[in-house]
Amino acid sequence: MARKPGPGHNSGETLETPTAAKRLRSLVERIERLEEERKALSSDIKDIYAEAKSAGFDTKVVRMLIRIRKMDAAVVKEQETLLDVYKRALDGSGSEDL
Amino acid sequence: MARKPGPGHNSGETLETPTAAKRLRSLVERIERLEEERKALSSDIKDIYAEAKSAGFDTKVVRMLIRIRKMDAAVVKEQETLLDVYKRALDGSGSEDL
Amino acid sequence: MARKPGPGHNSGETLETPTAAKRLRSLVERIERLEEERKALSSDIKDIYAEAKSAGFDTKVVRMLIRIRKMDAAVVKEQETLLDVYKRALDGSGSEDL
Amino acid sequence: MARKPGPGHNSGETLETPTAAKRLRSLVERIERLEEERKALSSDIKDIYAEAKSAGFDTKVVRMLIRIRKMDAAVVKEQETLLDVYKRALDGSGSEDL
DNA sequence: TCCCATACGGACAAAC
DNA sequence: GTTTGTCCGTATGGGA
Repeated sequence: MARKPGPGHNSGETLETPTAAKRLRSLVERIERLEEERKALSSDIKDIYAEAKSAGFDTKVVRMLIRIRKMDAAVVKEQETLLDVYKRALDGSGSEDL
Repeated sequence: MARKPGPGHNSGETLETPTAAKRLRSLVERIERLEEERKALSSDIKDIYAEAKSAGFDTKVVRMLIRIRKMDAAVVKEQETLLDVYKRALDGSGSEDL
Repeated sequence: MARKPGPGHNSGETLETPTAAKRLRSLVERIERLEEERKALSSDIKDIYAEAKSAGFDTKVVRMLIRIRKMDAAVVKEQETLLDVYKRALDGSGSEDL
Repeated sequence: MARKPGPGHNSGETLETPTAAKRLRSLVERIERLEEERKALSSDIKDIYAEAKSAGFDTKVVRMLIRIRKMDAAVVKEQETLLDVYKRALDGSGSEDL
């Protein structure tokens, strides 16, 4: 068997293959594109905080509100998951081991 | 004199005013919406890294490539700015007007 | 078993132990000492900028020069690291030992 | 009168003069040197925090301690300044308006 | 002199 | 758990 260039590399192609380079380039560009969009969103968020500030709101408080809401949402989700577990347990209680 | 809610707060409205609460709610929701979108983008980026990995690329290397490209772009941009400064200085040395 | 002050804290000693207090004090003082030195350096840098200014140089340009040089160095360093990674990959492709 | 290259520039020398370039180079290198030292100090500080952490101290608390000590020092200094003001006022109370 | 922009360090969160 | 990246607040310097 021919030596492979590294562990798990490139599905059997050598790294220097033109198609690999092309593929890599494509991946990099897609990532860069998404990062740009993400950055733009961050900028938008920043703008809204600025807007909130000019409206007289304390941005620190606003951030805290959002953080709390996020935690609340997580709690609710946890509870729902727990409910699901219970429901599955009850549904399966006749035929399942658990 | 009526108690003010804080320095420069809310354009003269008390913080507890219904319209203020409504405004705040709107701001919070807009921010949360954007944060969700941003999170989705992060997830997409993560997916691409996973894709790159299964294509045999070392994600560490990919990250490094992207970082270098970013830094390069920044350097070029800075240099252009510097050139602009020089050009302005030269232009200004011939005519006092600017 | 005696109550422990916290997870992994202080190698089994209680936080209130004299030796712990002494150790803490030593750490704090070392940090404060280094911070002072750092502050002094910042002050020196500031002085040089002032000197540059009185020598007729535009400090903004000087700062930009330094920034560009820093970024350039960083790029070079990153690229060298990347080359190292490639070299290792190539070396590794001939011999499994490393 | 000969045109000067800019406002207050370079003590009458044109910016492109070899000695000016040399001077600039020297300034930049001195600054870079100091910045390196400063960076090294920051690194040392970081190391100490790591050391504190392995000794079981909460770095967050350590930072807070240092911050408080700094504030205390500032307060003491303020008080001393205030005392000076009082002392001066008393000394001058026979001949000064205030 | 005051305001604005930039740079630094610290805190926090995410990725590995 | 360690390290890296992002974000926020603050300190510093330049310009009006």
